[in-house]
Amino acid sequence: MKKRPSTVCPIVYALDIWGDPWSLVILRDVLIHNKRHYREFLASRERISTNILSARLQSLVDAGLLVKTEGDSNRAQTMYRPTQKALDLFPVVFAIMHWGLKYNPNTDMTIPIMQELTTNEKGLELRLLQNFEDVTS
Amino acid sequence: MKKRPSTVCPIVYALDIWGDPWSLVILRDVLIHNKRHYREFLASRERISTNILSARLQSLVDAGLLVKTEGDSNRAQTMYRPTQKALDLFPVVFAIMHWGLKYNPNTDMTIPIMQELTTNEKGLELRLLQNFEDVTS
DNA sequence: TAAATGTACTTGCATATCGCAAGTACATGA
DNA sequence: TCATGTACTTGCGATATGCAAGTACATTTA
Repeated sequence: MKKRPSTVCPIVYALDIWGDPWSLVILRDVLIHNKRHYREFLASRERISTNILSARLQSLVDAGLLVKTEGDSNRAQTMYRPTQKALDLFPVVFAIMHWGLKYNPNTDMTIPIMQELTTNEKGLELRLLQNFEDVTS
Repeated sequence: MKKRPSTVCPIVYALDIWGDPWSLVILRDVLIHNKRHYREFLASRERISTNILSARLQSLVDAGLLVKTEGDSNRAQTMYRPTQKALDLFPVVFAIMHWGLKYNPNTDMTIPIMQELTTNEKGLELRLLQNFEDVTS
């Protein structure tokens, strides 16, 4: 992703941070599927490759959306957790999901989130936010 | 932008259509700044290059977000208008703008839209939609 | 009416980014 | 000790992008 210099437009600012094809997939996994570990992101259906995953995690940390905590003497404990700045993307992610739900005929409606999104979005958001009480409190 | 085959995830579906760094800039110009012509998109602050603009307009037409109408015997009349599928991105665009407003310290608050977004989002959306009554009616 | 200008593109080319496969360094488990 | 797992990095060919230039057609200006 190219870096546009400081922009005056909030949309371009956002795109410069997570407007590539992969960052939002990672953020979706963090926010909605409660993933924390490198191995979990790798396992997503979309099959992100390791070099890209590594680079995107790094850039999301640099942009202040994720915080990386490394376990002492065990790399398997490395975790990526969202900051408030990432949690504030919930409305964006939900809006995108609404749009995708309307127009993607292949959406898998058996994913529990999908039903709840249409029937009880606010409740869904509050429930998901409970995964991050350490951040929000 | 790579094409992932048909996805089951509404977010990935959306990203495959407008998840590149430029499509949303064009859609912003169509939806919010009421632009219709190639020359108007070219004039944006972000300085999209002609080959990219041409390719993105084409892919947005292919994805059913824009409709291209060519003037008879005058290319200067060529217009790109949003479909309902594009108008349904208003909530997405607004959500992104809210996030960008919160975190981009360089946002130009003198752009009239910015004030209105925070004080009267629904009114703003309705007013902007009046630009597209031919689509929505 | 000839020349200049504008518009919507396409083309070429250097560079950046990506997908994929493989390798690395360290830790745990059998 | 040997296999396995985890979080990466590296190499390389393929794709996408940025930039400059060119093209074809229409209108405007002199």
